[in-house]
Amino acid sequence: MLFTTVMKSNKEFSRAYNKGRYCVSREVCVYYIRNSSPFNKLGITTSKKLGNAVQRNRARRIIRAAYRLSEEFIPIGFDMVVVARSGIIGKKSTDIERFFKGRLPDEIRRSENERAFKK
RNA sequence: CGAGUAAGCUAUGCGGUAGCUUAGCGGAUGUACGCUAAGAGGAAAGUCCGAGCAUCACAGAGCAGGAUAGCUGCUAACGGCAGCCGAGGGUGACCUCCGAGCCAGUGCAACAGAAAUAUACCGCCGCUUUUGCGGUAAGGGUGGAAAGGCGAGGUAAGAGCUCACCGGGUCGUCGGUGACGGCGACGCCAUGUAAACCUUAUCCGAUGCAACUCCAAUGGUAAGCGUUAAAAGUCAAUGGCUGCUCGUCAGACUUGCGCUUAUAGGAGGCUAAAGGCGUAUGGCAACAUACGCACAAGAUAGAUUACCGCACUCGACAAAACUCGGCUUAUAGGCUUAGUCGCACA
RNA sequence: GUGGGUAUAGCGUAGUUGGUUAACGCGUCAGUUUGUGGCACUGAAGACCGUGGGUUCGAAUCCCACUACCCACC
Repeated sequence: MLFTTVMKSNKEFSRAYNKGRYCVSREVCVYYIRNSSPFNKLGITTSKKLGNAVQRNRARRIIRAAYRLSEEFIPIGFDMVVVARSGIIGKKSTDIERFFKGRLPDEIRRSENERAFKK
C-alpha cells in the first residue's frame, strides 16, 4: 500500500480507542487519530462475535481490499483502527469501498475543520 | 420398478482487471521494482488417544497413581484397524456391543413383600381336635430378582424324586494357534451390581516447537513509576481560564537520569514425510514386499484474495501454525461399484 | 499448545456417597390484615436437573460423546 504501514502494538490500538474519534457504518466502525507523520497506520480488528475463522478472515480481507482501492481518498497522517461489525457478513468489498471513499474522508475533514475553526 | 445395506470418489467451473506470501532469475548490493513458478481440508475443526522430534531426569526393582480389557493378527505405536468367537437386532444384504473376574474379600439392593440369600403369609396334605404339630415351593400375591423352564410319570399333598426337550454347571474327549465349538457322562445348594470399592493381566519417567539450538547485546531493549519553586527540547494537533487571538496552566511526544520488573530482538527448528498414486507378488483382510511414476504452502498481527463477466444442477461444513497415524463431531448436493428384500413380466 | 471447572423453578444457591414426590431464599399469584398501599401472616403455582446415548430393577448423581460459558499456565 502506498502511504500505509501496519499497526501492531497494543499501545497504538489503545490510543486510537481512547483518544480518537470514530465514524460508524453498518459494516464497520473506524477509529482515527492524528499521528504527526507523513503516512497512515492501519489496524484491523475482527472479533469472535462475527463467526468462525472463515468469516473473520473474509471480513479482514474485504476491509483490506477496500482500503487499498480507496487509499487516495483518505487523508494522510492518521492512525486508523477498523473494527468489523456483524453487518459485514455477506457484504462485498465495494460496499465498504463506498464508505471509505465517501463518508469517512468527509467526517475526518469536517472534524479537522471544526478543530481549526475552534482554534 | 420400489425400498434398503455396504464400500469408495468428489466438494461449482471458466475468463478478465487489480493485488498478497514464498522461491528462482534479472536488477540492485539497505531496499524499491520487473518476469516466471507454486500457494488450505476431508474434516485443516474438536484436542479424545498414539508416535516422531527436542530438552531435563534416570543403577536396578517395587509401591502408589493413571490407562486398557473376548481371541488371533496388522502397525513405529495406539484406547486404532482387520478377521474370527460369543451375545443382541434385522425377512435379508448387514449392523451393534467399555465383551476379563461377584467360586478372593468388602459394600449396596429403596418401596413392596411372610421372607432378599434367607424364609412358610395365604393355600395344599396328614395327624390332633378347634388350637397346635409335621410335611410341602404345585398355586396365590409383592418385586427387577423368590429353590432353572415346560410337559409327563410319581405322591397323602408335593418336590430333578424320575424321564423327554430346552437352559446352565463340572469332568472327560475330539476339533481349532486361540477366544470357543461339537459329542458323551454326572447332575441342578442358589440373585443382581465391578460405567461400586476391588482382584487379575498388560502398558506408562516429566515437559512440550512459546520444546530446544545458535547469533548479537548485556553501559542494550521493552513496560511501569519517579525526576516539578519545571532536567532539556518540540507542539500546526487535546483540555481549562474566554466564543476567538495572545498569554498561561495542565497535557502529549522526543531525549537524558534514577528505581523496579521482564528478557525481549534476529536466525535456525520449518517441512521430502513410518507421505501419495499405479502395477505385480504374498495374505480372507488389515497390511507387507518389490518396481515405476508424479508431487515441493511454510506465514509470524499471520499470505493463498478482491471486483467484474459467462455457464449450470445456483455451490454445504469449514482456514494450515512442528510433523505424522487414528478417533470423534459438522456437512448442500452429485457420482461409481457390489450384495439384499419386495412386486411385476419373460 | 496444555490443564481445570460450571450448567438445577423467573433470579441466586443446596442436593453429586444411585432409592420413592428434587430442598432453601428472593421474586410471582391468591387470600387475611388496613380507610388505601407497604410491612407482616397464611397458602399455591412454577423444574423431564444443558443436549443425546449407555450401565443399572432404578440416574440430577455413574460412564461416553457433544453444546455453551468461565478460569489458569507457558
